[in-house]
Amino acid sequence: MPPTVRRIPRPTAQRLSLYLREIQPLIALGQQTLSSRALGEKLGISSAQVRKDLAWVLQSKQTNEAGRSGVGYNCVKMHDSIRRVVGTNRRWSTALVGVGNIGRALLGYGGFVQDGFPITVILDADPRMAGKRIGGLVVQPMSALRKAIRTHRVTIGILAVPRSSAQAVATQLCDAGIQGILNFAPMRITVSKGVSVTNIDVSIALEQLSMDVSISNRSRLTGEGAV
Amino acid sequence: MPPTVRRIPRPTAQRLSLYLREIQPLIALGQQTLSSRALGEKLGISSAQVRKDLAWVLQSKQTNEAGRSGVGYNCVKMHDSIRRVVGTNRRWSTALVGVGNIGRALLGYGGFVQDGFPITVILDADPRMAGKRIGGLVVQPMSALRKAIRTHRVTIGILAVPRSSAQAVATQLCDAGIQGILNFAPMRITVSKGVSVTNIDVSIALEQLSMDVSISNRSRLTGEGAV
DNA sequence: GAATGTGAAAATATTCACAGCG
DNA sequence: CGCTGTGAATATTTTCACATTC
Repeated sequence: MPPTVRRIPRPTAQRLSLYLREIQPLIALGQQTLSSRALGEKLGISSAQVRKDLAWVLQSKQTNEAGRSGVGYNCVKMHDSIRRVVGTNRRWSTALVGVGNIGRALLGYGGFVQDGFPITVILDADPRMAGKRIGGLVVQPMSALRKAIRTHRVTIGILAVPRSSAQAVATQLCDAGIQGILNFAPMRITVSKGVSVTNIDVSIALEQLSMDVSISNRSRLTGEGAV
Repeated sequence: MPPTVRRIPRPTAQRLSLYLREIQPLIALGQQTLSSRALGEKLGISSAQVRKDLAWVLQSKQTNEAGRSGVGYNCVKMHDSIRRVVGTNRRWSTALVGVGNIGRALLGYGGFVQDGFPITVILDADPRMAGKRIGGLVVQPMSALRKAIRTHRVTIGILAVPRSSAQAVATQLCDAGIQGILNFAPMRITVSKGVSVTNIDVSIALEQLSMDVSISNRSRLTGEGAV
């Protein structure tokens, strides 16, 4: 066994999604190639960084020579390779739990299906919601959770319930064999071993923003040139 | 001038918000002190890391000795100190642009006011929405943007509009003198120099999650013990 | 000339480990 | 003792710089 197979660095993984966002419209426009410099400039990232990142996704398939010296990267090949690593080359069935405002906003945004994350099951704790049809799907009662997840081969749960029930639902999802949870509840949830969690927390995002603004204000005062 | 005043590291800044989340309920429970170890364990972070992070927020005010050897940190003092750095000790007036599903979800969640980010202005491009009262505030037309932001001393704009109008609205916000934008549109927006942007993009979050799940699956196969 | 791919160097971030306090 | 605060040691990430390819 070679020393260790070095996993993809977290910062790289985060940038890969950004790269996809930039490449997609270029492909739609018919652009053939894109240089690391050009891609980096759009995102405020150095060209060397972009090349290092891409090395992670291109090295896997050695025949895939998306990058050519003096030319740049083939947009389509690069896009495909990144998608393979990100996982959006295949479909991840998702189950939406909670059809409040957040849930409805997610259903209203059709982009997920296109991005590889179709919502195939909708559940809600409110008995009055059960049976209602929203966006082509019938809302299931919570009692149907386990079976629905199994039969639809759902791998990702989208947790859009109030804070008070978030942990209980998360546990149910884990017990039903989910592999990942996208958590909109403004709290840390505890999950079974092997289950991944990504949080979307508006308050935390606002706090991050307020720190950035404070720093930006401070350096404006002291005259330091912030990027 | 001392070498350079070293800004707070990005990873530290991100963790500070998490610390606040953990400390808050403990204070409500009346807990007096908390050790770096205990705090770290809740979040899967080493105690040394927690102490280093807290050094950043406690050093500023030298009289504030929240941490005591053999005892731990005083919850209330620690909480206050972190809030001062994060910026939630003061109020950041925000303007919500777009009262679609996302906008309504944000209005429905009252937590922001408590967290220091009260929504004081609501705007929408749809003329039929203008004048309507939602959550105690009257929806303003876009033509009122500049004036409303100035008179209400709004520092942060919350962009909850469709992708197609996101850039235009972002530009308007910048022109009106906003300092930060929380962007819900699934695209990169370009802003004036000095304006900070934080993105909340569900597709990107899902992609991140799918990578985590893929990696988790892979190491389950190879038997590597992932955290 | 233009751009990739990549070792080596520099910068950042995390962990170790321990002196010193309460 | 238990726990903080912090230098020193590691580990990770980013940038540099350049040989190499088209």
